[in-house]
Amino acid sequence: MSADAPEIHVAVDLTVLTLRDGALSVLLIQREDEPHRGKWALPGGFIIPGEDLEEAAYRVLADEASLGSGAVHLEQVRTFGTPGRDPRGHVVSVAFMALGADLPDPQRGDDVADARWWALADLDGVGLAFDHAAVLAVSVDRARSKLEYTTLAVTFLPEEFTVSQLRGVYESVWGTTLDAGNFHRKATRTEGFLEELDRHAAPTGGRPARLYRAGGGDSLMPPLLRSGD
Amino acid sequence: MSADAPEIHVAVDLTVLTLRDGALSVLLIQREDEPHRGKWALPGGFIIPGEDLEEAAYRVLADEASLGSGAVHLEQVRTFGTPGRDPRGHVVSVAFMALGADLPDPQRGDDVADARWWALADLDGVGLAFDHAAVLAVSVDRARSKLEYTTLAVTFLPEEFTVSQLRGVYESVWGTTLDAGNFHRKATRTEGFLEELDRHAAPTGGRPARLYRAGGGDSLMPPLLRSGD
DNA sequence: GCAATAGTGTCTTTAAGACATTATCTT
DNA sequence: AAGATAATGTCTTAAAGACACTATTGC
Repeated sequence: MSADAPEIHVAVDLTVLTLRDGALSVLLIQREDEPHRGKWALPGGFIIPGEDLEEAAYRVLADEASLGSGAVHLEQVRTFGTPGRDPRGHVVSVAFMALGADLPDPQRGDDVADARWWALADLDGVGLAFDHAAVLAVSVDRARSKLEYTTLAVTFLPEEFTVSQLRGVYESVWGTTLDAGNFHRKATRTEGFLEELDRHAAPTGGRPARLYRAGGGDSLMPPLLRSGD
Repeated sequence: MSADAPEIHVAVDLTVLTLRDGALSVLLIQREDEPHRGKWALPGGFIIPGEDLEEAAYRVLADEASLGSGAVHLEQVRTFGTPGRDPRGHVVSVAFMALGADLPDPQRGDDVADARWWALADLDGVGLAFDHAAVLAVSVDRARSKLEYTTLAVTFLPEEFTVSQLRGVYESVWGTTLDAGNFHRKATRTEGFLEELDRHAAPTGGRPARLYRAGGGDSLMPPLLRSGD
């Protein structure tokens, strides 16, 4: 590799998703500096030489979202590298999605004017910085489709949860309603999805729901399909 | 972005897959230069400033595999960026998979001592350069799993093909055998998968098979699952 | 005719979806 | 008791898998 190496820079961008009041929501930061000063953007930053991609993602998560690594499930989505996507130069950005359970309101970090959760439904008129609208769309699509054939839904819940809460995750993320009885049967009988506990949640006006935690499995076989879509 | 920007370099690595004599096979090049001189490796190369990721992948495909862009289906798989994966420095590599129908034997390209197709089954004792064994494994896994829920299998076939040939793709890639009758029913009745033609293939010792070409669809709904796996 | 490959039909089993029913809590 | 939520059961329908059967070629 020569010294006059290409001036290409590598960054990570994070789509941090959680459920707030039953709405799928993403963490955005308001940019304090140019370019796109004042615009809302996904948290992100340049890679430091010697740093792994996941390491950089966790660093950004801590710096700009004040979230520790234990709080989220982190997964690479796709890499965006079209020239011109960043006016500062040729920036190749590795997009990650981070899913977490009821994450706290962010602290304001460096180079950040503001930071807050946005329900996806409220983002319609908001023009995001860079190509972050596309990055966000791809990441949300990925999350939605991975709910079908993996156990990823549990990452939106605390360690112990009820089947109703799990169903609520699917309903919120997919924007559908699911039959409670059929969902219960499917979720509890799919091997590796749920581990049954001996305790029940505090009742909320009805029969108390049994508590579960995530089973060992990663994949849902057969998948849990959204019907029409 | 400052002038003393991080010395990180961006590359693409390609897992080019095809079926040769019914065996899923990958195109490897033998390195002519250090590091890993003499070892077999995935075709790859550094991004040129101002170049898109897909553009770089097609350039590598043309330079090192003498394959035109029309010949393959190209798709991004994952980005590998662990420091130390390349002894020359911190190299972040975007892995692509390229699938094609019965691709020709490669011409020898620049910086390449040799280039040839390897059946995956023959690669057991072969130590690949860099982390290319992992890159290859992830890409092959991705291809195998995408056959289930997308129409990707047709990219391994010429424009016009028979249902038997399509079944052969699944059997070769998955290493299974499928019931011919059930597969025929499933393939022909899944909307968007196949477009029926009015012609038949030349008989090969039995009833001539009807020709099909790829339908418009991308996703297989419901998916075509490999049973046990 | 026979062998070979293509394609259809039938039966069984599995699982999804609709929806009724029972269980267990709060008020 | 009434109302609410949890969980199970029943019935119907759709689709997969096993496998028998028919169709069309070459020899």
